[in-house]
Parts: sequence; C-alpha cells; structure tokens
Amino acid sequence: MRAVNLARVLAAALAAPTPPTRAALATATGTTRATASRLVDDLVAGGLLEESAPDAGLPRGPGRPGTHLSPGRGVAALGLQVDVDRVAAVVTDLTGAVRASHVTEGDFRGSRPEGVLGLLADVAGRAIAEVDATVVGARLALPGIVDGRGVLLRAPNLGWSDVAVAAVMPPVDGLPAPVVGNEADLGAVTVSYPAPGRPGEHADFVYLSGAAGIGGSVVLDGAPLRGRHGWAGELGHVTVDPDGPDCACGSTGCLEQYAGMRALAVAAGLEPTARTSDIARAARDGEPAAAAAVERAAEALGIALSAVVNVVDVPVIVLAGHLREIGDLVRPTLLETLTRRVLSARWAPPVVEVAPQRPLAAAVGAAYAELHALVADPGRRLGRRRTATPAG
Amino acid sequence: MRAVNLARVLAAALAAPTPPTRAALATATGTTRATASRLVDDLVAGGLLEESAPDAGLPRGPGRPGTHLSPGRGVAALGLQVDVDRVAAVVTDLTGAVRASHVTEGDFRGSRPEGVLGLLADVAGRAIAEVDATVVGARLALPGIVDGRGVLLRAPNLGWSDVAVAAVMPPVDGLPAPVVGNEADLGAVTVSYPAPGRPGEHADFVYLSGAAGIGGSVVLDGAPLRGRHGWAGELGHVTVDPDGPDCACGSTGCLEQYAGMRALAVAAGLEPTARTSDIARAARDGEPAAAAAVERAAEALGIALSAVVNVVDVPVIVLAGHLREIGDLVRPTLLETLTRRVLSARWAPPVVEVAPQRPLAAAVGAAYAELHALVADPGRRLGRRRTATPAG
DNA sequence: CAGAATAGTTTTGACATTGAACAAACGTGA
DNA sequence: TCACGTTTGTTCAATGTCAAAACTATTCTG
Repeated sequence: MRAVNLARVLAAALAAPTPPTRAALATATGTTRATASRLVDDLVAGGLLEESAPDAGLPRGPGRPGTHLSPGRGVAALGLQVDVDRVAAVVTDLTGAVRASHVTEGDFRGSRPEGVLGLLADVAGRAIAEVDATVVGARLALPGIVDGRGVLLRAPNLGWSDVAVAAVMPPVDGLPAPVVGNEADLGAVTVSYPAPGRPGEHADFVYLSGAAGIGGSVVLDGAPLRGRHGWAGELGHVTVDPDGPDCACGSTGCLEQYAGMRALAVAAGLEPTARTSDIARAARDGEPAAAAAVERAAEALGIALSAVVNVVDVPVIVLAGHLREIGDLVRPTLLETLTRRVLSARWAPPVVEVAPQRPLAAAVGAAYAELHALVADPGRRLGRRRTATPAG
Repeated sequence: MRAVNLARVLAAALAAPTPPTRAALATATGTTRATASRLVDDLVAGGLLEESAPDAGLPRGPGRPGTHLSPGRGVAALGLQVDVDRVAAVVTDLTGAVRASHVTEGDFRGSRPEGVLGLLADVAGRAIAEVDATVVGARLALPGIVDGRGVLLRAPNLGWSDVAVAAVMPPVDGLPAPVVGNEADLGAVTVSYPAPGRPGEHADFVYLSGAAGIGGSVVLDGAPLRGRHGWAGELGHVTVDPDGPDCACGSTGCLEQYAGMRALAVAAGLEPTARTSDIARAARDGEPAAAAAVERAAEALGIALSAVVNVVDVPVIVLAGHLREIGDLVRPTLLETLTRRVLSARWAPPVVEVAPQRPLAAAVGAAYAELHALVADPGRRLGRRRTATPAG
C-alpha cells in the first residue's frame, strides 16, 4: 500500500538526525530510490517536507550531491495546557520550532470549566493568529483522568468532574475541538521525541511529573502506555505503605502523601503552598525537617517506582515538573531503594534522570502528538494525488 | 502488500467464532470477495485453512450456501514447559486441539539444566512422533527471567542461572532450538486466546500465576506486556509493606512473602511444602491460623495488584496456577482492597476471576504463541506462490 | 418453476513497486 | 585540463496486487 510507504518515508525523514537525501531515505526505508523519490515528491508538494539548499557544512564526497530534505514549516499543530495556575497555548511546526506561545496566569483551583476553557480558547486564538502555517489539529493536556471520548472524568486539583471539553470550550479559529489527553502522557512525549518524529535518547522510561499532584506516564517504545481505558500511569496513588497517612482519594499511604508538593511542604515545616525551590533550598541548607521530608519522599518514590519497574520493566526514571528541582536531592536514596527492590536491577541497573528544562512541556508534547497523528497517515492530508498524467 | 492481507484474512478466519465463508472473510477484512477468495485459495493450498463440509447445523438462508473454512489441522507447534516438579511437552494444531501431550514428573529444585533439558527433549520427541502434522516451531516456558536471545538469566526455584537453552538442550527431531519465554506470559496466552488466534473473553487483564513463586503477566490488547527487556510482570517482588519480612531476593515485604505458597503454608501453621488444597481446606474448615494467613495474602494481593492497576490500567485480574484453589477465599478482601486503592475503581470496577482449568497451560500457551508467529506472517510458510499461469 | 438472494469466479483496468537504464553533478588523479 | 569513477535522481517498461463489475452457481421463497 502506498499510504504505508508514504508514512514510512516521512517518518524516516523526521527521524534522521541530519537532513537526509532521497537516496538515504530509500536505503533507510528499504525501498528503491525510484519509489522513495516519487513519494518524497508528493510529500514536498504537500508541504510536509522541504528541499533545503545544500549550503550547510554537510559531509561531501565524490558523486553527485543530493538535495537534502527538512521537515516542512508550512504545517503546524496547536498544543494546549491547563494547570492549576495557568493556561497556555503553543503552536509548533514539524521542525519542532515553537512558532507561537501564549500563557495566561491565574488561580484555577476549584474553578469553573467554562471560564477557564474560555480563557484557553482566547490564548489559543492569539497563538494561531501569529503563525503563518496551516494548523492541522489541536490537542489539550489536562491534569486528570480523561476518557477515550474527550471527557475529563476528574481533575482533583482543578476541582473539575465530568467535563466534556468539546461541548464547553469555544471553538478556535474553525479548528475541530481539541483531542484531550493526560498532562503527564503528553509531557513525556517531549522526552521521547525532542522534535516531532525524532527519537530522543530514551524510548522506554517512566516520566514522573510533579505538579499539584503527582502524575506519571510509562513510555514504552516511544509511546505512552495507555491501558484499557487510557488511564495508565496513575503513579501518585500507588500504595507506598498500607499503614501510611490518609489520602484524599480514600486510600492510605499513597505516594502523593510523601512526595506530593503539598505533603512535602508540610513535612518540611513550611507553608502548604510553599514552592519546591524553597523546600529544596531548606534541605540543601541542612534544615533537619526539610532534609528528613526529602529523604522520606525519596524512599517513597523508590518503593512506588520499584513496583513500576518490576511490573513493566522500564528501568529509566525521568523526573519532571516540580520534581526536577529536588532531583539531585532524592537521587541517591531513590537509586539505592530501586536497586534493592527491583528484581532485575542486577542485569539492568536503574537510571534516574532529570527531564530537560522545557517550558510548557505538556502543551508542546500535545502539539507533537497531534503532528505524530499526521505523520502516521500523511495520505489523509495529501489526498488521493494521482500520478501526473500528461494532458492529452 | 499481499503479505499483509494474507495475514489479515487468516487472522479473521481464526478469530471467527464459527467457520466463516469466503464472503464473510471479505467483509470482515474490508476487501472485496475477489481478493479474499484468492487469498483463501492460497491459504487452503498451504494447509493453513481447510474447507469444511457445510454439513453442520450452521445458519442457512436464501442464496447459494458458502463453503465454510476451518483452521488447518496439518500445521502444529510444539509447546514445552519446565516446572519444579515436572517437564512437559504438548503439540497443538491451529484448531487449538492438543494432539499429543507428554509429562515426566520429578523434583527439579536445585537441579542441573543439562539433565532436565535432556528429559524435556525426550518427552518432546515422543510427543512429536505421535502427531501427523508438520511442526512449524517450538517454544519453551520457563519459571524465571529470560533475556531476548534465549538465555534463562535466573530461575530461583529451579536454582538455574545463565542457561543458554539452545546450547544445552539436545535438538528435537530436526527442529530449531525452542524460543524461550516466561511461564506466566505464556500461560496468559491461553486466557487471551482459548484457541490460536481466537480472542477470548478478556483482552486486557493481569494474569497471576502461583507456582513455587508468584509469576505474573500483564496482558494488553491480547499481548503480554514485555517491557524494555521482556521482564515485565514480576509481580512476586512488588513491595507490599516496606517493613515486611525479608525476601530471598534481597528486598523486604515482597508479595511472595505473603501470597507465595511456601509463605502461605508456613503462616497457616502447616509444613512448608504443604499443598495449596490443604491450606484451602484448613481455611475453609475455620482453622484460625490458616484463615488468617489467607486473609493476609488477600490483602497483600490487593495492595500489589492495586499498584499494577493504577500503573497499567488493567482492571481484570485472573488468578491461575495454585492461586486458583484459594481464589474464592481471597476474592472478597482482594476486591475490597482494590476498590479502595485503585483511583479509577469508581469508573471501572475491578474484576477478579479464576482462570479456567487447563492442564499444562504454559506449554499450551507456548505452542499457541508459536502458531501466532506463523499467523502473523503466513507468506513465509506459503512461499512466493506466483499466480497460476496457464501453461503455454 | 420463476425470481430473489447470496457465494464464488473471471475479467478488466488502475496503480504502486521494482529493476534497469540513463542523465546529472561532483571529486580524483593522471 | 580532462577522462573516469562515483553517487544522485529520473524515466520507462515489466510485474503483481487490488478493486469493480459482470457473470455463473446454488439455494430458498412464493
């Protein structure tokens, strides 16, 4: 099927670390130069790829130099994000460049969805207006449990329940309503793919995103594990100690009660709304309460994550969100706990990393995810382009 | 691509609950009757499908009756299994019928791999000799951690480490060395597929296999979750209580220390080698120690499994192996614990089931898995069959 | 027994891929 | 400087698969 090959060629072009030639794509996809060339022509005509001038200092040798192909800058996607303290919209093209970015801050705890999603549509409209590219889709990252049909079932920190985004959010610039996804799942996309379609350093890892609560995503082979209903990755409520403190979810001893920002602040003897940087500073300064709180969080993280690694065999942990700031503080104890409690640690030592600094990671990941949907089926956008029949 | 359609037609034929006709396969796969018919012809010629007489009491109506297609009985696979107390070999064909089955009992704790694998080759040879079908492959289920290249890294209850099966096991009847897999992963195959290629009641579930230790497999979309190295599903060593009893693995409070058969027997006040049925009987008879042990196991299972469900969103639990026999005893507490500790329980109530009684489930699942590999790529077996060109 | 309905086959045409040949563009070395 | 090798990209005929439609076969219905 042509659609399959089209997708494979485009994927190979985006995955290449440096702009490849038609011939390179042919060998990468396993087809002949003839077919690869024809497919590339269609992709260029559709704006998904661009022929870049061979000016750059790329490696040269004998033979005819090829024309190098870069991701097209004419197609882009809209990524949206709602947090407890801001709404944001970014527009990203196939090169991964953030072409526009708008944020509105606020306090959205216990807010009404109508108002917040109205604000979101506002920043989204402004972001799109700035960009000279066709926006192929929109995706929204929400800090909560989302069902398969675009309904947010529950976002505890926003205080939202059963929000049908498509029905509540005003339409943006003629685009269809955004696809809705989990904030951690979409944030993880920016780690598995530093740019759309370009694989990053890790393809298998656990992404732990500390925000108001603790969200997680298990990434396997570059794709977030979804599970039966798409609710996989709820690491915040894994039981760390069955006799531990009560949690708002109705259980006891959940990870969030040890490593959640609020719990951490209280245990450190600070205001419940203290910022993570304050907790980190106090711990680094040797304040006993803060240091003990961080240590306890590290061990709790180790217990919860060892369960994850035992069950899904993903020995790389990426700490993101607010957990980035205490990453180096928790790493030693976390690693030690993992090594002790993970059965396969002997053969695959656990790795703990801090996510690269990336503003609005969830929104950017949402845009990438939407672009990935395009890359998986380029034929849809190019249409049934028939072979150029000479008029006659 | 023709290979893809060939696989789709065969998969549809196997998935159908009742022998479908060519026309039914055409609509099921979305192709036209013409193509489906041609592909079916090739599959019948290759022995992968059989035209069954339309004698049976299948639904009849107006129109020309079609010829119904059943899985071919001419191709089969060899499934092997090594436990602490037996080795077994089964030969299964595409209909799912066990055509031959041989078992040799023994005590293989702390055994030497050479001897046991020799016994295994022996029963395998006898099983193959009985069957009049071409055996397309062999797969071996082992109770331990297996790497991607057919090496058993560690099977604690057998006492084996770093066993390269292909190098140690004598060849069986000219077959290539068996593919090696985890016992729980392969046992789970028989639950997701009651017959090769035929989807069962659940496509997403956690399979918990109690043998000497506790093995597990997380099945998503019919396929066991493999993870980065293929070691996913090690549920036996998920931490239930960080302050719990020491485990042989070096950690503390592992699930195996509560729900493993040995731990259960000791907690019930019986011999460490007591049979599960004895424990179950004692608990049912109201012996306090036994009842308390089972209750403790149920809660431990609930804590460990709630972590699994939170992380991978698979709300169906299937208890297999020795856990089958205490299934009804642990179910109430297990369900209650899951409901309390699983965040999404409100929207998807957990389900706990007992696996259907199936002798040598792991070996049968191993054979099925090998047949699935064939179904995924039927072209490999059929060869480059060219269109029937009339001689001339 | 005519007609409707469904199953399966044959034929024809469209289309994508392959393979080979060919033109284009560059470096190398005599 | 110029022939030669080398690599890129395109063109063209051949091949194979699928889709659409027409056609045959076989049953049930009235």
